[in-house]
Amino acid sequence: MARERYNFREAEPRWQKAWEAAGSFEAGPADGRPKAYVLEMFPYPSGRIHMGHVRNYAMGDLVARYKRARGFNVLHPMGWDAFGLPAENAAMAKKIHPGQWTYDNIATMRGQLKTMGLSLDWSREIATCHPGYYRHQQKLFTEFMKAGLVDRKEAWVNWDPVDLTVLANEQVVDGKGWRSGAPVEKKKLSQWVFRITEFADELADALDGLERWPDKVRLMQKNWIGRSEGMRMRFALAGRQDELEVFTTRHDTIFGASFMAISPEHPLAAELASDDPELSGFIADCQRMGTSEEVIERAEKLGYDTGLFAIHPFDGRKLHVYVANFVLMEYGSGAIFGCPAHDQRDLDFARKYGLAIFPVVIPQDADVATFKVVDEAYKGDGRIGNSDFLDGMTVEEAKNEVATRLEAMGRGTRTVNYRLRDWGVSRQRYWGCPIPVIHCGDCGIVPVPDDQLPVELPQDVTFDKPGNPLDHHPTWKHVACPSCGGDARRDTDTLDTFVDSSWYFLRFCSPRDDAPMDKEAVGYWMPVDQYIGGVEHAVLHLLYSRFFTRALKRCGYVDFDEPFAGLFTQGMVTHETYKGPDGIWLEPSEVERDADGTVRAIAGGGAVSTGRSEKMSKSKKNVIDPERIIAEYGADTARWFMLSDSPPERDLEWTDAGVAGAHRFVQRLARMVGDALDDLPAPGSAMPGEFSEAAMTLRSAVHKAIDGVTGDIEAFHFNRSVARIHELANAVGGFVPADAADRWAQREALESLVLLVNPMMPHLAEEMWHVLGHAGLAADAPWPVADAALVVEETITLGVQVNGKMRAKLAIARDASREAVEAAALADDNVQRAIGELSVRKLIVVPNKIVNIVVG
RNA sequence: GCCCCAGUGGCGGAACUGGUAGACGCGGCAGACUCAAAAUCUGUUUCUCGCAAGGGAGUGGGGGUUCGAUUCCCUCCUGGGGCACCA
Repeated sequence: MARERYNFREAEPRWQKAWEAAGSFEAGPADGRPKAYVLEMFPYPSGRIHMGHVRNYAMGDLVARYKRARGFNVLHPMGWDAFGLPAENAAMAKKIHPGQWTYDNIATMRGQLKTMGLSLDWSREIATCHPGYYRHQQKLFTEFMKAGLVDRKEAWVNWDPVDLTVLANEQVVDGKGWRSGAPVEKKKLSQWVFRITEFADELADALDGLERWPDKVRLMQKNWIGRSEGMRMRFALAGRQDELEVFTTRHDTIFGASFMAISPEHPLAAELASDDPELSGFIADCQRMGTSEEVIERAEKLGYDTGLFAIHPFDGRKLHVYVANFVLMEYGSGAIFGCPAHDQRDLDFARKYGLAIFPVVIPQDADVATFKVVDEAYKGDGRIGNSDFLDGMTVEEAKNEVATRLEAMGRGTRTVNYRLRDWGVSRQRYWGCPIPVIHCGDCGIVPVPDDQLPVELPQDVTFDKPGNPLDHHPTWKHVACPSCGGDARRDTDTLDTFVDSSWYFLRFCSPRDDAPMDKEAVGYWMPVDQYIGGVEHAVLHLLYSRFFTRALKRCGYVDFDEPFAGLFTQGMVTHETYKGPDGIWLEPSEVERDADGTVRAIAGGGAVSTGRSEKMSKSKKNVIDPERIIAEYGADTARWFMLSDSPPERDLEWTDAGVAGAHRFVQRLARMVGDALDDLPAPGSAMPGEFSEAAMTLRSAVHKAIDGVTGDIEAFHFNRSVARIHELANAVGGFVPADAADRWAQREALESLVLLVNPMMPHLAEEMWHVLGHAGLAADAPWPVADAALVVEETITLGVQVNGKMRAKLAIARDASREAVEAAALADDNVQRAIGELSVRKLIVVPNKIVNIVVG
């Protein structure tokens, strides 16, 4: 009998209130259950939630609710990554305080998230811009200082000329600032760094143990850390007391050296430039050159002959020392020996300046006497030649020999070099965590003592001039030195916001504790069992958090190394893009599709060109507002669609048809339960002793679905879970009960369906659970268990191939004997026709899979 | 340039360690219900030859291993991502 349509507008808020009233999702203390810490990357409060958030939290909530149903004590918290530049930009544009802007946004977004019906423990909510959070971060900073993990470095930094702040290497994307997009300049500044390089080896090695991380992310981190084994060699300089140190991984090619090159930022270059105007002009030119891809691609190798000579350690040759634009100060020692025959850059340089090219690695099939390198450096393997005592050795043997000899001579050491740099954390910004340090003329650098924490941000700041408002503030920076009481000055820089997100997952374990974290709570909940977020954080946030955890371990706060045991990186939500006749981007709501598929603008009817589906972005106007979707279709529909169409790790294309389909399924499930209701036995009725064949078929479908969905959720194949639930719904929908036992099976099927759907569409599940006569919450119901006997089919369909071509399908008992299978296969008419006059050469039977008859 | 990943119907995608390619959804087509429409339900839907039974082709291209390849190997093409003057 027909029931009313399921009214999600009324039901969703009702169940949200029911969960809240029951405190269903507040994580309790350790009880007998195993724990599961499920976390999605916390959002930046930019203003409103977007579809990426919806996808992220739909997945996280699925995992959290599933784990709860499986009997885990679940921690599933939410917070706000609330410091950052957009708040200051808003302050400038709208004359509103960054704090005000941020807290307003948090209120809006919290409200939006609550309409999604997520199983979050809101009692643990934190915001990184709150002094109750950042005071602990300041404490940790001073602890890191004590532990020698913080350095103050005068260094060449990446300077964003638009945001007027320093950027970490990780924040320079293609030579441009990751936020402003402005070409990054080089600037020498004194700033605070975290000594992440001290952990480079460990951070790289431990990646192998992160088995539940995507290989891709592990590889990206590994490449980012960029370990390379080589040696540091010191060359004597003719006529000088000091030496020139270079880093190389190709010491086997030492006899191929024909010049030396140092970076324009090398101290020796600076020294020589002081009385050489031409050289200082050359250095200035180099620094003006950008670091973007295009510039580097086109840039010519340029050098300046300093007139100095380095002495070859083995044959005493004098090698010209150049200042060269392609040598990086930040890598190795900022100096190289040039071996043109075996390095393309060195070769380009040598050809430009007419320097000698000595091949010293000879390919297997080439002859030492005739092998020449002309346009292309030889980077392959071979035997060493033209190299005195190294002649005839392999590359590896030669490396060893050179290293051993140089070490004996005191001219070199074997070493490991990393691409990874220390993490510069000073930012010349207002809306961040103040660095708890005071500069005193007499005492030097003094950390702010614990009893003076937090160093709070002043409220009365102005944003009317460029640069750092904290520095402009009339009084804030002037303080008494905690050590001598004299006049001193606060550090006016704030911490990179990536520091805020490097430990928030620890704070969630004891969010209101007086200390940064409670060791017992952290010990119980950590590590995060399942972390979910976008790949864009593969190196930045995830690497910093791994470092931070190790640093905290050194300071005695935690006793583990890795914060995230399981990581899942979800794909983006994309949408088709539309461009109107005038070349202007149009919103999806501004276009319509004709019956024949052509797209035109609603206003004016002009032809619209459709672009490929891309990540939703305001600039391309291909954005769908989740709030509108939830209002129109409900949270369950939005969540179901997010999980349906694509594998979670891949991009998901948002389509109106897809959402409409998801919504139809919501209504169909509700209708199915309503229609069956009147004839069902009471909940918990005893299982009948016997079932009809139809009932057994249904029960088998039910238990296979339970088994399959469970496996798919565990493996993060949510789209397959969805497909299986559809299959089950089809089976239940097509079932017509004839007797009481059938109706028992029907209830079993409907209840299983509700419980399987519960982690994905929790409101609908609660509603149906209630309609089915249960007093408790579906959120508290245990996960259904598959009966193994019903999962396995008695009769299977076996394919029969003749010479690898499928010719017939046999219905046969599972685990039938080989003889029976062979006989049945050969008895088939189609098989006989395919064999024809030919004779059977071989008969392959793969039990329960396939039969292949080879004839000839 | 180096390193990864992906390529399957009209579309999104299934196919676990080599074993019945196309599950499930979207869209299409046909039908039922209806005065009609919407909604819903049923059937059908890789291409191709055939009335049918049945045959042929088919997982980006080419080659290989195998009784058997979407799956493994080589090679090329296309798309995406990461790194990049890293010595």
